[in-house]
Amino acid sequence: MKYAEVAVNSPIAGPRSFCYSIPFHLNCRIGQAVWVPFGSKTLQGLVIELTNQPSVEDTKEIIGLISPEPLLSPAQIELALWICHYYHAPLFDTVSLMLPPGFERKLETFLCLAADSADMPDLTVEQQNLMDYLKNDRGDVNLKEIERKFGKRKAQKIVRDLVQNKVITKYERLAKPKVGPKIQSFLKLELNNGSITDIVVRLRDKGAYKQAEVIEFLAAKHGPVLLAEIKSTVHCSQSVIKALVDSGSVSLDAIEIKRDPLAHVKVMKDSPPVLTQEQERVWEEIRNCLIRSADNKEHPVFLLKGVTGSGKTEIYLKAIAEALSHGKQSVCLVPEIALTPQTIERFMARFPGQVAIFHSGLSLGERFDEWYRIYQGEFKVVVGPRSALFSPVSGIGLIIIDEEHEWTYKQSDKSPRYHARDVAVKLAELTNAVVILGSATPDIESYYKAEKGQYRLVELRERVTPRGVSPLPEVEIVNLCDELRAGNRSLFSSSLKKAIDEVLARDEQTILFINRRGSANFVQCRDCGFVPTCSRCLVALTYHLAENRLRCHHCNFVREVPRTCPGCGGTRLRFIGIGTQKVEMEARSLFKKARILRWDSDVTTRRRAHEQILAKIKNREIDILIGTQIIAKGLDLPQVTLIGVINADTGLNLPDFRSAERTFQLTCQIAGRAGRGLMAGRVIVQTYNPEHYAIQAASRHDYESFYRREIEYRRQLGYPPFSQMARLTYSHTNNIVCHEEADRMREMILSEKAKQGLSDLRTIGPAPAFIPRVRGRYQWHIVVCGSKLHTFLSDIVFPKGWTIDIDPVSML
DNA sequence: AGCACGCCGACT
DNA sequence: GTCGGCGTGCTC
Repeated sequence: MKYAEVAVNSPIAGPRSFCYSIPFHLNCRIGQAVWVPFGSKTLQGLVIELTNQPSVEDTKEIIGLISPEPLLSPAQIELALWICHYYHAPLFDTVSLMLPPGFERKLETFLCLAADSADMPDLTVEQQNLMDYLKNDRGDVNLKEIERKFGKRKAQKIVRDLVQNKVITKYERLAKPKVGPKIQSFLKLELNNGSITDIVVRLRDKGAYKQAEVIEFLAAKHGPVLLAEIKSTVHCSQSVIKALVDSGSVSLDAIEIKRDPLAHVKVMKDSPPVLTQEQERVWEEIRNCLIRSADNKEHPVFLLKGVTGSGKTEIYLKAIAEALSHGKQSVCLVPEIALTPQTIERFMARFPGQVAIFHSGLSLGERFDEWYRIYQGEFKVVVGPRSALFSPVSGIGLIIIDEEHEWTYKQSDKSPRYHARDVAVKLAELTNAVVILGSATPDIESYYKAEKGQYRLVELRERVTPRGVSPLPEVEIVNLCDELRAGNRSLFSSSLKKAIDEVLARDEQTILFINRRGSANFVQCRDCGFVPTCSRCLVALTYHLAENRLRCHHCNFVREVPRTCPGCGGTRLRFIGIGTQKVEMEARSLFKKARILRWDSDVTTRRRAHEQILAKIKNREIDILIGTQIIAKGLDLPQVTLIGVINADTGLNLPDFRSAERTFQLTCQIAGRAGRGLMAGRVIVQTYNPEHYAIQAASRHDYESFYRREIEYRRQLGYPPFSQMARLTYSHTNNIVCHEEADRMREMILSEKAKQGLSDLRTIGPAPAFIPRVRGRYQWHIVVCGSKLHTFLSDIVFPKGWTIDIDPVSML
């Protein structure tokens, strides 16, 4: 007898697998999806191990296979186990990352009348109601429908009793799949039974006019025609088609159509640039490793540090090509926000027909098809956001993470709370792949690892523009405190205003950047200071100019702007804070003749809005572009000569030890965008903290000095990379219960620390989370710093309501 | 989550 | 005595 360890899709399964016996007739392999009995249910599971000895005394049998072939490779299963263990996530959640889109299917319970339901015992009124309902519907009824009609609890009881009395029976049926291959049917003429005219005449004689019409339609089209097209133009039913197919006059073929999200992208001609000396040197080093890794000799992690415009992407493309030449496939992770048509076209031009691209705009069907095309080996290169790491590439030889410092690589909102960069390094270790982490401003922890020799640092210092090698633009810091003292209360300092005027006079373009994080518009009473907040989430409501209403950016609660202050009854309620809309309004009044466009997430949710805006800028239909993060990342606007940062330091005072690092990264990124074209660029950064080391270093494009300062601060306070961090959050509807449970957990952790004799472990908090209440639930968190935290925490029991975030990127 | 088992109060 | 409330524990 053989046994299988199965990851079961049940919320109560947790990190463990369940042991099942394999019936002798099943050819069950590792990585296969199976149906298994679990409690009273039948659930989906994935085989993660085969054994000869069961791990528990009695086992149930696997019911059947879901997939004929394994869906996950052994390396993927090992990776899933690692993620599950390291990040304290349920095993099936981690396995599920790697399964095809739409894999999860549920069984629905149906009710029908029992075969011998004639001799019924006495029924209650409610039981009789349900019986009548079943009889009226004649067919089988979904249990969900009954529950909706009778109420969940009541329905369960009635049904249980009726089933026990053998009046009705219950059975399970697989719900319709959410997605599958797209099949289209085509009709084709078969002229074995004489000419078209003969057939048409014969059909008319029989009185089959609709059939004749279909034949004539097909004859006019010359070739196979979509079944749906015929049905809609000739207005005939399936029976007409069936009659024609049965008589042999036409044939019906079902063809699988691949949904291709890139079908509309026109592939440009690829013209790889000649590498500069510096690029050549870096490329040689990476290339040598790729050649050696092909013989499994070594597989290092490169940290490619290169300023914006230094040619990192070209190195990626060359590395992918090199991997391809050794028969190896590549995965390239890109922040979602940088997945612009520009990026996509560049990859497609270099590797036509070989690139799969994932992005948030794909439909479930498109994802499904992309997954299977990668699975079947049709694509050799996968480009996408963090989840692309789990696509079913076989023979992976190279993993690239562009902008590796981006926090979007950490999945914080749902389990598994994994960091794609760290998972990529683990995956590379399991598959002997080379990793390239690319960034202009590497994550402090990555750079520390490079310094310690764990990663190999390679650098591109020169910026290459159409003018040749060019220096980074000069950055001018404007002290907003001085402006206030001089009586200027506008969003625009006098130097920024002057600079914009000059640029407009020269008929050049300006970008204005707003860091919106933590600085959204809100309403405040000028008399008592009251700020309208969301009663469920306790965060300030954001004012939306366009709809003139207040909106909670956590639960989406909407309310009107109060006319009088609910706190003191006063009428002097004012709008505070800066948003793109406010900057836009002020810019319009200051620069009357300028053509101004606002670009933020509200605008870009529309499909293809990206391209339209880019085109407008390229065609010089815009003088001033106002935007948020979106314009800071990866977008190449060569003719822009001035960049103004309206508020560099809004993120500086957030309660998060990484706030300085983020401010530095963002400011550097924006500054790097200027002057990439033929004209030199200028950058103006407005701030209330002109002396802050993050702002100072960013203005000089000086990563080294920022790093020295930041790493020293981390060392002193024992923050990562000098310790590991975990954030434990407890959520409950009652704030006091929440606080008490958090206190109890802290005690628990400290006593466990004492028991294990650990000295380097410490706790911070508990404290209410930055957003103290979300959707009516209070949140308290404890931060734990130490080493090997994931191992330590696995000894602690976390009751329901706790979430564990290992290596959190944000405390907010 | 859902379904067993089991231990007490209201009723026949 | 018995039906049925929901507290506790388990699911290979």
